[in-house]
Amino acid sequence: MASKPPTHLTPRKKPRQARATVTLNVIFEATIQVLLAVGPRRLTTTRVAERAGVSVGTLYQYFPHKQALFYGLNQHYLDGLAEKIEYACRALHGAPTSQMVEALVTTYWNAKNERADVTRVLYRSVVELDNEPLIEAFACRVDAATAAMFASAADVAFTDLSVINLTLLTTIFGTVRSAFERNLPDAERHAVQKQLILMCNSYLEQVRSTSNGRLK
Amino acid sequence: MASKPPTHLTPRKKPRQARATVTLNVIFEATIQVLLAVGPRRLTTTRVAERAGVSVGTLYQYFPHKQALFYGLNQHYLDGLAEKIEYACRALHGAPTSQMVEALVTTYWNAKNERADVTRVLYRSVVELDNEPLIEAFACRVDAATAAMFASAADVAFTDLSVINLTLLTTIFGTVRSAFERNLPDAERHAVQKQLILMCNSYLEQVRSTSNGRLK
Amino acid sequence: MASKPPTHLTPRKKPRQARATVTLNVIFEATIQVLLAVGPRRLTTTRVAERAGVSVGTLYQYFPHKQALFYGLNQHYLDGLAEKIEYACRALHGAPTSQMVEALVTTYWNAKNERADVTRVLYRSVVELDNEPLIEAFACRVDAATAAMFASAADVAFTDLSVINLTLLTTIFGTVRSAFERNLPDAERHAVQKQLILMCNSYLEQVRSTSNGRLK
Amino acid sequence: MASKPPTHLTPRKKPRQARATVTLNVIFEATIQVLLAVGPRRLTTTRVAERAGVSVGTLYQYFPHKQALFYGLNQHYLDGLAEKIEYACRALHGAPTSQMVEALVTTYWNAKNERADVTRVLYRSVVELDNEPLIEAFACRVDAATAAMFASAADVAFTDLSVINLTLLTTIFGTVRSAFERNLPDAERHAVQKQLILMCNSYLEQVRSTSNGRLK
DNA sequence: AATGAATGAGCTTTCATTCAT
DNA sequence: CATGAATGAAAGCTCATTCAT
Repeated sequence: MASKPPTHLTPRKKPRQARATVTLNVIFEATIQVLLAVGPRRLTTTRVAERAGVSVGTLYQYFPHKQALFYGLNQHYLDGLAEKIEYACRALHGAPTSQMVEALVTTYWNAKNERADVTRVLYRSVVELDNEPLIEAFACRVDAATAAMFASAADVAFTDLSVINLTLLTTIFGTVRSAFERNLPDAERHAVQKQLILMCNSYLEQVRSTSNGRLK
Repeated sequence: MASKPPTHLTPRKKPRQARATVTLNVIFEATIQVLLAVGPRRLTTTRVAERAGVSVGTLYQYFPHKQALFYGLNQHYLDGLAEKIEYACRALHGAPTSQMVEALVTTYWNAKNERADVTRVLYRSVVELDNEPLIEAFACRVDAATAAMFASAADVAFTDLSVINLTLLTTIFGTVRSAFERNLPDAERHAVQKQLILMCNSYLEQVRSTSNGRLK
Repeated sequence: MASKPPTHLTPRKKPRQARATVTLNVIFEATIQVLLAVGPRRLTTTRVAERAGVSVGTLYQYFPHKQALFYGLNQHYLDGLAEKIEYACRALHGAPTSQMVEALVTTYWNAKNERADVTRVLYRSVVELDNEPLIEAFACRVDAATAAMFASAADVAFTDLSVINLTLLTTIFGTVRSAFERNLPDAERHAVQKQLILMCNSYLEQVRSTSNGRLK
Repeated sequence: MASKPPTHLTPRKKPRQARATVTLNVIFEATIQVLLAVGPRRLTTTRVAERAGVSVGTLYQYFPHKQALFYGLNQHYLDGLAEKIEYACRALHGAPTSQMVEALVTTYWNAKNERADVTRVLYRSVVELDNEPLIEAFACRVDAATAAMFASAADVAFTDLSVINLTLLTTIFGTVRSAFERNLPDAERHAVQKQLILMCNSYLEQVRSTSNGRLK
């Protein structure tokens, strides 16, 4: 299963005109609605087009194949998510690490929680495409943002920032996903969210008290 | 112990005879091979049957649908995994928590790592079916095992074991999944594994030093 | 007038455009040809589509199932037949009963005889579907037409028209069917046709001479 | 659709032993039950065997293919029916024609009515096989019986017995079939039955009063 | 003989994609 | 450019029939 070259998976035309952008968003929203309504297996391009109020032909004007549609949707979604994280990171520049961790977890968790059903449905639609490059790009972007943030921490200077950063991100992303996929009840989801912050903080505390970080 | 899936998702006949069990395993293995070779989207029942060296008809004698095949495969896989974890938990009975955490993470990680490609492919095959009940059953089983283990810890008595247990499991399962799905290079994967243990332990340390647990 | 079949057994799209109507007729004709060529058991949607010179996909655009195809064909056929009968009935309005009977039998018999092989094949295609509602609708339509005709008879006023009408129709339809299904040689078929007219007429004569009808 | 040579359609072994005959009847009954339960389209040999309490293998010992099963069933059924008619005909030897007609219609109608659902189901199962030879054989047998009966009539000597006989049989068989297939309510079915007798009798009366028959 | 698991040709149906209008 | 009817490859699934046990 070789990945198709990403060029094939990008919208055919740059949304230079407002009209195109609107249509694009309508299609994305329709895709999500169909995903929610009938699941990824029974999603058909015709159904999406219908829901979007355009013809299949038009859909194919924007996306050369079904995969491109999924790819575009994920990209759209991940771009928005990455932006939120970057924004949060910039806002926390120079803050103490504990605030950073809390903000990071909260931002990510809230973004996912905003439309929890969409989150779940997107997690599952992933199979339909080879989205590793997408995930990787997202990861890199976030990685850079959080690394920069942690490097600016007021209270600690990390000796091995990259490992710590990777660990935190892997843990946070993974935990959130697990919590959503298991469809934990609200109360438990909240509890886990709080504990996750606690856990990350105690981890950083521990790291600081050993050779991997030192007080500034 | 075992999950209670909708009857139509269970193998049609109980493998009473050795022959049937063998065939079942052959089919499972073939499914994984096809999954690895062509991905979930292009997996067809015919292809699986071919690879397994049986006829489609036979495949359908064991699984009434394609979905049942996926369901069965996941069940098979999760049953094996749960068993390993239960075994590890029993072995750690009465040990100090730090050993428990280390054993838990290592067991889980190794189980996944043994056949990393299979792990990845199964994570992705999920789209094809509604496996929430399966996941739930697995989670319950593991939850019970680890809760019992932590309750027996030599060094700490937890006041709010259930939340702590849930947090640990969600974190560990999620982190491992993230690490595998992102296909991290071996070195980084190892590093994260080590850090995860560290993180969990510092979390428990922290918990113990506050109101949620006390030294025995 | 038209039967009210379960929606799922009706052509998917109303033939609004001439093109669609043409295609529909082509498909019906192809179905009959296939029925004649290989029989109902070996009729496949693919074969019908091939014979019709369209793709299977197109066939399924007009008929959501194989059953709907049979249903549609029967409806088409029965509609045509009913029309002919209604026409004949109107033409005989006010005539003497003996002419009515003769016209009714002849019309029906000729309609069936026009394409005797098609008649036979349609009688047999019935197994494939639950066409009782279709038959019922046809029967009602014809019943109304003949009842109106007989009520207008110049020579007799029937006291119990509904029973007599039902008897005549049941007899005529049944006899014709029997004659076709047994594939009687032409000479015998003709003889039976003539005798059937005789029989119906002597029946009406008898009815008139007893309490069920009186001379006008 | 050429008919298979009848030899292929006859039970493989003559039921010389009581056991075999019993099994045969069990299979026939099971076939009818399945026909009633799921219809001809979803009748499978496996289902019939299951219902009959034997294995498919055994079923195939008695009938070399599915068609042979249907063929056998119809033969069995028609044999019984023919016997009843023959018996009635012999009993009416030398009686007046009006009694003959009444007995003939009543016997046939009652035989069909005894298990009306079975009658209906058999009428419809016909499509599954090329049973013209069967029907023909049945027709000949009955034809002979009724012809002999009518020839012995106390009151009339027919000049053209064969046409009259054919007409009567075609009419009676056809009318009964029509009445059953349209699933007429009991009251109407009865009424038609009575009228049919009346009709046949007035037909014979008419025939006698013209050149085709003369008073003895 | 009886059994019933195994077979695989063949069926119905779907749906991504095209292209004449 | 938009449309949506037409396409047909390919999928899931069935079931008559065989044959080793």
